[in-house]
Amino acid sequence: MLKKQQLYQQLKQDIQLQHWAPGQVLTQQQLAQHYAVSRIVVRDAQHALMSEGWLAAHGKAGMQVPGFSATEAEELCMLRLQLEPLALTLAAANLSFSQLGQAEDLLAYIAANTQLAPYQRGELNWQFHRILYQSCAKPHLLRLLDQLHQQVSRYLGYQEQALAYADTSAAEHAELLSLLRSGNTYLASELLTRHIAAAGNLLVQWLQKQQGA
Amino acid sequence: MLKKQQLYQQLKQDIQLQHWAPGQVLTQQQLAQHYAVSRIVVRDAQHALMSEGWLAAHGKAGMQVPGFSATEAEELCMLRLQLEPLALTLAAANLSFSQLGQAEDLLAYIAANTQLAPYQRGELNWQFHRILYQSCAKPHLLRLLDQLHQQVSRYLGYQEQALAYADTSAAEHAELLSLLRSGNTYLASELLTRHIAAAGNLLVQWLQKQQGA
DNA sequence: CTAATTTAAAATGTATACATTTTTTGTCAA
DNA sequence: TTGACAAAAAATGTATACATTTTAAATTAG
Repeated sequence: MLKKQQLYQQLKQDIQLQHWAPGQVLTQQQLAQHYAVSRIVVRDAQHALMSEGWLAAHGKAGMQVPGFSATEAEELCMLRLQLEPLALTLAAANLSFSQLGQAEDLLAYIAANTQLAPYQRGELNWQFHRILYQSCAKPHLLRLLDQLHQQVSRYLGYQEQALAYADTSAAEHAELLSLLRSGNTYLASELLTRHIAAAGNLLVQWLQKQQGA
Repeated sequence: MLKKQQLYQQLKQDIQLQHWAPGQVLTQQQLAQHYAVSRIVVRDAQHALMSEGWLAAHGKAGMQVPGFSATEAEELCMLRLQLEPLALTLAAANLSFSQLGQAEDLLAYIAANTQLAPYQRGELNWQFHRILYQSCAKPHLLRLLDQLHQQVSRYLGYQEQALAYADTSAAEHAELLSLLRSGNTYLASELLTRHIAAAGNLLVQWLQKQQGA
């Protein structure tokens, strides 16, 4: 595999697991030495990660590991609310049974493996959502949603307490599938809205507590 | 100035002016030779332009200049309609007179210089919109809007006939400012929606004619 | 001691050289 | 002629070396 891709994955994971702490400034040389690759590779990975929000520009030298803020989380949630129900509504008409089946398989897999790592669970959850949006046939919309997910997933690796939310999430996911199966697009979209809002509120409130402390 | 930035600007403009034709595959070497810079610089510019839709991946080698489609234009318009009125509504409460003044200056400048190049006019138009959204204080939303504008502006360089639209656009812009000044956020947002939809329809219909021919 | 200017160190930008992958070309056998 | 396989050409990935910019430190004037 390409070293660029390897480093991209590794660095992203290391940021999510807070191996590199928020606020820390990472230079090309530092990372090149630490991961034993050339600076060129580091540069590419850094730029890719910056465009996805995993790193932030920091003056002229180095890139900074971004912190977490309730305000930002709230904004991300708002954007999800604005775009994901739209994608679902547009996709609903084109959803195939094959896709619904895929989604159902994912739910089963998540339910069966209760001891998944938080970031794995988050990734599978997104795959579930993603399948439902896929058929909207709007490449740019899907790209924006993927970007948003990247940003949000940075927060999700952070909150171990997401597990507390896992149960109700699973129930809502199942209900969502059921509504889509029966062709009830409007209710599905409404449920999705509540679903995203609930997850967002939980995250925002938790972050606000953290900030207070 | 950094060569990377120079090449980025130059290449983007050359694509917009169709110096490189849609469908054409541009390799690093080709561009490095043509612009007399090293491949490293080309690589950076290519990646940046790809993430903004000015170039598209093309297998393992080269990047392709994307074409134009009415379907894509329609999607971009839809996304603008979904996000820009939201940004305006959020920003309205925080809009300062200074910003309204800036916006008005822009309108005056555009009106005074009737023989601006299409891409310059397009850029100034976007600056006008951008000022109005700025105060929403949602960095991610603003980033998404900037991205969308990039995509749309690729189309605008293409249609010389945008000039036919310029007059009605100016009138709507003035009315928008007036509504914002009087604090009528809701009507302003509605007008903006019609404004974006009108511009989008014009573009889409023109593209459909082109595709038919 | 403070502030400003100079000087050294460090970081990034850029070019060149080499390695690897991908694409194309050309050959040969069926 | 066609198809597969091999070789060559071309393109990109990666590393190293050099240039430029930026940051930090150190020295000196006030």
